[in-house]
Amino acid sequence: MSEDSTFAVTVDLVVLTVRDEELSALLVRRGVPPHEGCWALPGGFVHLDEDLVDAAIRELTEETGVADPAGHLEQLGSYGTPGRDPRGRVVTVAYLALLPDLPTPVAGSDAAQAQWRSVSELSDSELAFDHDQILADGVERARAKLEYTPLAAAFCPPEFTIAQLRAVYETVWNTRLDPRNFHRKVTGTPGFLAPVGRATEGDRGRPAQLFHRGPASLLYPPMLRPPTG
Amino acid sequence: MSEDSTFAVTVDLVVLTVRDEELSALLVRRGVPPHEGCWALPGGFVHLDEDLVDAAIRELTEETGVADPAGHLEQLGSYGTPGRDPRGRVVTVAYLALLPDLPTPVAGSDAAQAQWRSVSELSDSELAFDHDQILADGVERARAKLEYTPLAAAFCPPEFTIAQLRAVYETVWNTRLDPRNFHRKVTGTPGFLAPVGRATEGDRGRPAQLFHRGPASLLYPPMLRPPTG
DNA sequence: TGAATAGTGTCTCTTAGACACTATTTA
DNA sequence: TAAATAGTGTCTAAGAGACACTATTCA
Repeated sequence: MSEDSTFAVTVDLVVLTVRDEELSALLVRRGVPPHEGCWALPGGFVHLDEDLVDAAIRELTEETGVADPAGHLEQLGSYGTPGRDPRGRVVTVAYLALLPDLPTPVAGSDAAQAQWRSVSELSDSELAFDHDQILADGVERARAKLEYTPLAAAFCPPEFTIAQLRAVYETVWNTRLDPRNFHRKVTGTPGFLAPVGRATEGDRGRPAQLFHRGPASLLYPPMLRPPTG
Repeated sequence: MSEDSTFAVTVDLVVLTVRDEELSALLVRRGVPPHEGCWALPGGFVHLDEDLVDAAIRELTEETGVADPAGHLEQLGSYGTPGRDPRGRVVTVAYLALLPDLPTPVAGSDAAQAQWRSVSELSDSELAFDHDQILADGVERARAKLEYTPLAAAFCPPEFTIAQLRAVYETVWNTRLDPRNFHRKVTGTPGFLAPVGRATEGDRGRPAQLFHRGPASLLYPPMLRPPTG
């Protein structure tokens, strides 16, 4: 082996969900130094015989108590600037998870506390290490991916209505979309949605058809965000 | 430090250019085991006090002899499956570089040989380690990014014509684009191109206006690839 | 019945794509 | 002059956005 191998490798997770009209991230309060008492992204050291994505799944399960429901997990990027961790040279591989709003979300084992926090209400430099930057990158990735993939459905339960899907777009993009044009658009994009054949019951108003995720992995044509400004 | 820190961290580079109507990648022939004699992506170990992107820039300079001309460099992703390197647990952070076709490209120091290879003519499993996968991911990233960023210009010299830019799109996407519609499209997208004010000389046909990269970092509306199939 | 939400129809404006045409150079 | 390449104009079809209207439920 090379003499350069004095690195530690961790995974950190940007876990996003939509709840109460807010895009929210799962944060944990650190119980040990460094940054003891600070909020941070969930994560931990990669085991020596463990694949990176498996480490991310393990941490996700440990922190949320769920074994990957109908969500989405992808690699976000790596952060390894010298000095980002006072304990030594630590390279972290960040993962982005998109989950439906969970009934009983946070059931951590390691973390002293874990909590959903609204992304828009987090101030800069509130998180430990460089986790502000990682979170911001994850949020931007999620926003961009809603445009050209069907990943908005990853924020929804397995069966969802078009209004629920629209609420995801509106929350993540912090914008308003015309319900009627949105309906035409998503039902007209091949592979985006697969009809369940049933409708909601018991709500106010006309019942809505239920859908699950369609087979498409890319949207064509994409759902472009309204230009900002 | 944690007892998990028996990792080595490397950077590997997917260096792409457009030359002779082909999307080409810079490959080096390995001079030492493992995979001695095989073609591989340029790369090497990250120094202990060195930022990841600086390691990538250093390797790029060492292998190409150029200190980042007018190109583009971004992180592609990390690959760390146990067993991907027989020497031990090695996590590599891959970077994607897009460069103009260089006059005197390959002037490696480490590598026994270095060479531009057409991406389409590379067979599967021709590269060492998991570099086939990394290269494929880099090519797909480049193809996708031409749609919604002005990065096609990174494949061009500092001053270029619209026909050169179109040739980049056609080569990377392996498709044909209507020259007249392409011209209208790129000149009509704000921030994509900045006119130099001069024209080419000495070619056949009417001289073409020269442009350099505009200030935009995102194209709106995007340049969508024609749907395949 | 009215309020509320789901879903369709229609119009307009913008853009993509096809392609005729003009402009400016070299041979 | 012809050949070649650059660049514009125009038509058509498709999609986005605005918004009137119909449909189906609960209170």
